[in-house]
Amino acid sequence: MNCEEDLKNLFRDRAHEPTGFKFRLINESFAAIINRQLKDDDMTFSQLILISYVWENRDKKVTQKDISEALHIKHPTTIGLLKRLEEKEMLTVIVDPDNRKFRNIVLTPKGEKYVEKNKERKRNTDSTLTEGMTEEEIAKLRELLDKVIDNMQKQL
Amino acid sequence: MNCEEDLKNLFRDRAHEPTGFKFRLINESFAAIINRQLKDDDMTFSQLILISYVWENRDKKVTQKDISEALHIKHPTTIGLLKRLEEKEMLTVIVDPDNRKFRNIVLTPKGEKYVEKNKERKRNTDSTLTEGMTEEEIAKLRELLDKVIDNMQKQL
DNA sequence: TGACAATATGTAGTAAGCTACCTATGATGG
DNA sequence: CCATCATAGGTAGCTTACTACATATTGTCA
Repeated sequence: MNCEEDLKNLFRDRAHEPTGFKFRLINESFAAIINRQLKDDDMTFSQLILISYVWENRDKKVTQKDISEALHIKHPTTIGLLKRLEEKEMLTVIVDPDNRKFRNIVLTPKGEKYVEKNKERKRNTDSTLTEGMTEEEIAKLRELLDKVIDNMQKQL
Repeated sequence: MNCEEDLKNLFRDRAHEPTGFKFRLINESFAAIINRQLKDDDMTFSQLILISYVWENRDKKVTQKDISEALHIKHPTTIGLLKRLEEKEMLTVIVDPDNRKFRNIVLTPKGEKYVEKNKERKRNTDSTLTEGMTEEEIAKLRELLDKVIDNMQKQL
């Protein structure tokens, strides 16, 4: 098979690829890129998302349930992430003295510094997704993604 | 906090959500929807993708490496999927007699029937992603997704 | 007030992804 | 022809996601 044919196949496959497969590919690649960047810090994409959420809400009480809902993950997943982040001393899990049903999640100084240090990098990495697109295209993409998200939420 | 404020917050959050997070949300929701449908068959999204690929290429020899490359997964992941699919008797893994370095993946009659039975459903499920969009919007979305995929591949 | 309902969190086990390392087979060059 | 390299596949152990079930705490109402 020659080069020209390879190219033709590449484009043919792209056009017929299910949209769901494209999303899967983008998500996995993006996570892989971030995880590679975070590896030196012994951190992961999901862990960064979690501590960033806690940081954004550091003025309020944040429970495990809050995190699960905001990140759209189930609570056993949250518990696993918290366990590993607590081992790394990025945060502490504290039984709420007002209501012992709740656990309040609080960043350690180390965790706070980490989030602050990485805010800029996070933005930059996100923009690699839309590199080479016009502002208009980016806006259109985000609008269409929101429509897709609405469709998914209807099904769930 | 009243209802109006909740709504405002919903939209504010949507607008500020990183694009990478949107992709993650779509991918996870979509996989969850498919997995729920496939649960009665004791099958999963990833497993269906794999046997569909083998079915599409049933006229050629298909190795583990072929599958890993086509599905953009690493070979230990492929081995795990094959192991579970072989237990369910959807396919068999055969040492290539011409070159014992290779394993040829062949669907069983049960596996072939399963893929054929699910082709229609697969298409329908994929189209739930873009429900309520015009043909033009769908085309635009797929075009933009391909741009994102190109960006990801440059980074990897 | 004491049983029950509701809610938040915890545990066990599985799937699917990964990296790092190991083994088997075949290809190749001195 | 044999040592070495390249390639395909295998294993171990990790993370992140899930479901199903269990426990703990609080709220409620007869």
